[in-house]
Amino acid sequence: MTTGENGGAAVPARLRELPSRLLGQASTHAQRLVTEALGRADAHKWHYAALVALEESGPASQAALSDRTGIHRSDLVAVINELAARELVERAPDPGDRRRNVITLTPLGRRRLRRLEQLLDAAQGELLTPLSAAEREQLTRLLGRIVEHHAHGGPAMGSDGQ
Amino acid sequence: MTTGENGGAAVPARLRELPSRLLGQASTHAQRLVTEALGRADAHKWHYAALVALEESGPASQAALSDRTGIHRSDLVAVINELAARELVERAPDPGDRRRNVITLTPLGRRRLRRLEQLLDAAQGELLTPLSAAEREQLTRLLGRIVEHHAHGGPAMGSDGQ
DNA sequence: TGACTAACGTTAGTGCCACAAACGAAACTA
DNA sequence: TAGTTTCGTTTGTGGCACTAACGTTAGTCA
Repeated sequence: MTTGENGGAAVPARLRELPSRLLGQASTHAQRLVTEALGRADAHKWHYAALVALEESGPASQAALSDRTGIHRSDLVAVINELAARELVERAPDPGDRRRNVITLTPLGRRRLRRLEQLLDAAQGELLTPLSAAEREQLTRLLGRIVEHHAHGGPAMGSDGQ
Repeated sequence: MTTGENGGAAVPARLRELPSRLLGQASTHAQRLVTEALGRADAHKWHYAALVALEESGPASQAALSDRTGIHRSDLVAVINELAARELVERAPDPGDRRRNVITLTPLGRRRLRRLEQLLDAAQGELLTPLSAAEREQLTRLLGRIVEHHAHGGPAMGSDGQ
């Protein structure tokens, strides 16, 4: 074997069953899977979030996009830069409020979004392989309740990945 | 309100229900809670993992500890340093194999572990507040299956937190 | 016995991510 | 008009998972 002196891993049950630890490990695997999947298409998790928000709610300022995606203002700048460089999005000054930029989804961006959705769905499938459809939905609901509960107030609405 | 121009957050459902994203956000909250809780006692998530492994399986080499805790070899060095500085653990060369160090839990370390367990339990409780006992157990089982499934083979066994 | 291979602990460094701080410009507000 | 707030932006920080490399020590086996 590669490491220790005994047989299997022998991770203590107190560690194995610790919810926060399980969340961390599952999240690590999840982020790796989606990063790899989207990376093959030269995309990033945040790209998908921004494109989805734009398709869902139409053109928006960067501040509004930050709200809808959870991407931090200071990180969103680079994301829009990259999307604009790929012509998936257009950044134009807002004539009605010259502090703002209006970000608009291009037709190319919409087609791109379709592709990213496929890649992302595949990654979710791979992530949730060991779970049945009912279990997947249950997991999603349980996680959703936790996230929603802690989202109110805390400094973190997290620009977490996909 | 603090940001955008419309009412609530209005996060698209496609983002809100994405399992990998939910995992990431839940994990972020979880890590923050346990880091804060343990931080109040001048401790770190990894400290707990190492102490638990030592109590569970007795004295061990750093390599064995790395296996049992999931903490990377290169990070474990600093963890043992800190635990040894607090006299919660003793690091001694292994007479039978001079490449190895034998890490031993001290009585003080064992008492410390009791305290950290309390803090950690409280943090888990806070994290899982919106869930019933049955739901907590279900979440743990579902996450455990995912983690176990992806743990076999991948480069990541993750030195994830608690 | 000696050469090779592998495991050990350790150091240093990488890339990603969530986030804070501060700034000029523009817009509201009193 | 003065003061405050929002906007986009730049810069920096701390934590985490992980890789690479190195000297030391142990096994392997020609």
